[in-house]
Amino acid sequence: MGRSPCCEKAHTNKGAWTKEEDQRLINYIRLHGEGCWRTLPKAAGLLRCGKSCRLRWINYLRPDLKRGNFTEEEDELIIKLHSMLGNKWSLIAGSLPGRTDNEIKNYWNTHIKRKLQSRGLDPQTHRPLNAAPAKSLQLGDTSPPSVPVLNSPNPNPSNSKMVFKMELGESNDDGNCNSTTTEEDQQEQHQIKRENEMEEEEEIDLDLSLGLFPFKSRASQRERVCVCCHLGLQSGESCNCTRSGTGTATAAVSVYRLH
DNA sequence: AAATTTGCCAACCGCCACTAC
DNA sequence: CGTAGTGGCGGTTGGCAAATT
Repeated sequence: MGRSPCCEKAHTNKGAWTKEEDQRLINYIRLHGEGCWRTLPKAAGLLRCGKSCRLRWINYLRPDLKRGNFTEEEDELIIKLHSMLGNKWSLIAGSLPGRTDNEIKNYWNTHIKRKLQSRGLDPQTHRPLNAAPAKSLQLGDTSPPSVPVLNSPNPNPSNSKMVFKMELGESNDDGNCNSTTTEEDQQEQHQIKRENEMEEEEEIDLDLSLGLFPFKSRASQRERVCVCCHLGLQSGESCNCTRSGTGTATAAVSVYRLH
């Protein structure tokens, strides 16, 4: 049972790519473009799994890749995006032209985690390390983010900016009541509930800057992820995504602000 | 100088989403 | 509607180089 493997494993190379393999892959994609990854290895004369070819191309051979160290601006952008998107490396990478999700993920794990820890922040929640645990804002999460407000560093909000609106749902982590709840706790919860009810009348504006980047994934087969839709936007509210599959840009979230 | 530890990053693996049939 | 095929994503691993003992 189970799914068949993505490719024939018996006669495929594994491990580090040789220069010759790289050259074959580059030559093939230059001639034929990025097509069907499954059939590419055979067509290109490579003894590699299609997935492996795709990964090698996307993470290492693509001509538009930016090499070299991350800048301070990139660091801060990654931190901001991670605080709102979590480990959605591909979405984060969409905001950093020339950087790959794998690169950002590695960089996060090796550098930024430590950087945040040295600032006394929890890398996962972006909250102070000694603070009570709380949920960070994740995709699809309709509860108010627990992270501190991030102010937009962009002094010129007029450029390519949309305001994202999320309707507030009642925060309900697991629905379990604590049987040892005291009267004070209950009063506090009641107070919180009232505040939430009041807030439900309002909306959170997520102030997101959108950058436009050409994308060359399987546009004919599948549209790129629209961050608006991914964040649970009501269709047609602020998102211009037509979901037609012929779009020419992928949204790049850079900043948000809570009002 | 040799052995061991640590850090980095390319690559792999398994799962999921999406599409075509 | 169900299933198979495919691409994409995120977590993890393995190997190499640098640093340390």
